[in-house]
Amino acid sequence: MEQLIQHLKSYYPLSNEASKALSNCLEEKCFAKNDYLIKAGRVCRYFYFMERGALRGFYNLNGKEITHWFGFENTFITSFHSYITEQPSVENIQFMEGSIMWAISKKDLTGLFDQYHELERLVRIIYENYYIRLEERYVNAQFKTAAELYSDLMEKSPHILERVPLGYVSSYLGMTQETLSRIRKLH
Amino acid sequence: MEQLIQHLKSYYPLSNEASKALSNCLEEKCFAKNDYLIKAGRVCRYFYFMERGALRGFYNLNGKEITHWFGFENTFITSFHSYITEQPSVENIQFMEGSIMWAISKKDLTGLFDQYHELERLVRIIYENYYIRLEERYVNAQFKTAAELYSDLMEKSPHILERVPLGYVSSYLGMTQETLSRIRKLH
DNA sequence: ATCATTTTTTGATAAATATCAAATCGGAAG
DNA sequence: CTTCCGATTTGATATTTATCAAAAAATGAT
Repeated sequence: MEQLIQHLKSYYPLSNEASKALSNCLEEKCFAKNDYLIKAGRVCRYFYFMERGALRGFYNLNGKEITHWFGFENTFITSFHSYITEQPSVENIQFMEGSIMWAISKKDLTGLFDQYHELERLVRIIYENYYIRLEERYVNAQFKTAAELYSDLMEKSPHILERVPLGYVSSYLGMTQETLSRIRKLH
Repeated sequence: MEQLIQHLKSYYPLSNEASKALSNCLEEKCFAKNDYLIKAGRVCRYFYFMERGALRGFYNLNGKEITHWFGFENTFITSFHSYITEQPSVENIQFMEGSIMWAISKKDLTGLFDQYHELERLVRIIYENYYIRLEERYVNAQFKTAAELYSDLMEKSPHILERVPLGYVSSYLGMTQETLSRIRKLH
């Protein structure tokens, strides 16, 4: 929990009062490798912080699993589309390692927004940061070659290559496993 | 201006007081076709609402212009990365039609957040919506074929095809102009 | 309407990546 | 240590898309 609070403060200072109120709404949850945080078809009503572990988001397309993002420690996790729209999730979120998560319900979090303007500001700022990251990933994904995507990943997120099976990484980069394997051989 | 206020209210109800305070910070700006809203290398310190018109965001990659998004009426516009980080913009934003914009400075907008919690909430909700859209675009762009991307665009955003030169559309879809032309011929 | 310019299409070929099949590697369980 | 199973690599080929060049069509200015 302390880790989460510290992480939040890296975005925006937080009063003791607000962080205490937040703490009261947080629930710790532990998961084993291969457990699901969210399954497609179900509505996700929680916002999570990952204290430790690794997971992937994936969905099914023509019978294939498409892994489109990863989550690691010190990141916020949810099936965002489902969380916001309260529609069934199209994606699955599955743990790739045993993990420790902190959960808050949407109801509690929006309740806290009413009470503590600063918490809503914090989330607004977090959204800004996550939006920028997604935008950057988007531009990279669409306009770079397979080899460039791989070397960018090596440079910017080597932890992904160390902790994630190649089959998931290749999907994340939008190429087949064979292509990734061949690119990797050429350094 | 009324159009903007109505648009905001489609996201979250707005008190008269807050909307009046907001109105006082807004400035109307008109632009001609081919004008630039933002040029790469300059910091973007404004958040815009497009009342009428059309524009594109693009950047240079190996001497080529990559158009990666479009903006039309009733959307919010800024060079988001630059606006948030206050670093020079990597993208250019250029009008494709004569346009009417409403501008608010970052300074004024964050000042309004301090005074009116509800305005910060509104923006938080707008961010959520824009995040979801970007996520959807991302997943589509990465995992669909050129033909699928085109037919999706036909179905979901036909106005783009009607108002934007093919060269920009092809870039937006992540393919060459020739490929788009060939796909189009097959309906 | 006519000319000049830009946009779009068409054709031939090359490059990148996917697909399918099989071989190899590496770690876990007995 | 051996066996098994899933992960990764390798090979051969097919498909998709890019590239380069030129023709055709559309657009705007006179």
